[in-house]
Amino acid sequence: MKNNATRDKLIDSGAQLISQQGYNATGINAVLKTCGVPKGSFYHYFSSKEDFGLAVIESFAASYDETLSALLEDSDTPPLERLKRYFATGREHMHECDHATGCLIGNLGQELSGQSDTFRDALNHVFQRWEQRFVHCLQDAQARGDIATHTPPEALASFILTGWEGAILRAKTLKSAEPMEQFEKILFQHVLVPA
Amino acid sequence: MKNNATRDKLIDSGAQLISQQGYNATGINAVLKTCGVPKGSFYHYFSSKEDFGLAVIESFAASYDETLSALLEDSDTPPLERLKRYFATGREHMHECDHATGCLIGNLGQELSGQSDTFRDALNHVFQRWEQRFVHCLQDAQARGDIATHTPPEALASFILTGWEGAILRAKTLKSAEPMEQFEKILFQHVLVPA
DNA sequence: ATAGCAATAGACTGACTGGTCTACTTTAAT
DNA sequence: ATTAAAGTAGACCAGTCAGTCTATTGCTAT
Repeated sequence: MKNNATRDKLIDSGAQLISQQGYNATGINAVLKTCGVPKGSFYHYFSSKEDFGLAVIESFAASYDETLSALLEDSDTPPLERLKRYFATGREHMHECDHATGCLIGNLGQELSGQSDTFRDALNHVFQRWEQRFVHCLQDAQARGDIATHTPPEALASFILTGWEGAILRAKTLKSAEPMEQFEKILFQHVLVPA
Repeated sequence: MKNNATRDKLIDSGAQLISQQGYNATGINAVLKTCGVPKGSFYHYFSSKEDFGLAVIESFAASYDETLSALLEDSDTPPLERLKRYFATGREHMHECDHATGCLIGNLGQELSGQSDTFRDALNHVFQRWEQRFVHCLQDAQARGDIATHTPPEALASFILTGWEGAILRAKTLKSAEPMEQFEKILFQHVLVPA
């Protein structure tokens, strides 16, 4: 059995704690305590803390990908409007977590990229998948003539993801979503404009 | 005696290890070992690991501020050219550390903002100081008519710092400076343009 | 009914954590 | 020369870390 309730509980608690405190600062015992699962079960489902961490990333990425798909590939909405909704959702999340959590993938990317190539690869793939979603949305926008075509959508997608992650980081240290608003404003004012 | 060679050795080793592995993953014993200082000395100069961490941040910020000032306030060079040199220096650093270290302040901001308000405040101030340097440089550019004046320099500065930090993060997970180049390119193509 | 495996349960281990403690050495002031 | 303080030195502490081990329970197929 792979899809067990216990396994899911571990992953959920892990995602929550790791989001709040980071990977290194989150002990296995703390995860166990918050979801009331004994250690035996943990090492039944996961071979190591790293294995567990990767599972948390996978699970988060899968569930987030659905959200992203629903937001960015909703063909009933103009592409730039979809992007704005995506940003709005991100800002909402930021408020909900009191500007403390931010983006799990971004956090781990910062914390673990220099520490473990396995983690770096996993996180990089998640980023690339997200970027791809942006690319499609931007292609739609270019096809409709909503934005200029002289910059390739891949470049724009990289720029947007990059800037957004940076804005989230800055919002955390500032404890305010203002940098996220600032980023969005200038992005739509200067970058995502018609030819 | 505040300015002791031993204290400096501790801070230097600490900055190096924390840059590579992060704060939580860097043990005091590891710092001690890399610079050959006994534990007694450590707790003679610093009251705790947190106190030490704050000293590392302070020391880094002070030395980096000099670099930043030299690059961004060099009135012999056109302001946009100064910015380009700043970005080039950042990319160089990224290559030197094999895309593993990135920006110490950004790293710690991500790792510790949700964990400790003391750290968050310290890091936030460093960011704000940097942002101020950008503001001055952008004001020069606006005064010369190199860029449009309809967006306040504070907003542009926030956008640039934010985007640059995000690009560094992305460069770490990608193990390539490409996102940094991408960011710079689009920034100068779309945002930092004359009226 | 029972054999066999999946899963639960938590005591336990050695290594390591940040931090304390006492002893010793050096330096500077008198 | 004497004394006090600054600094060096590292053994040591309680607590925590990731991970192991054995014992037991629950389920399922025969």
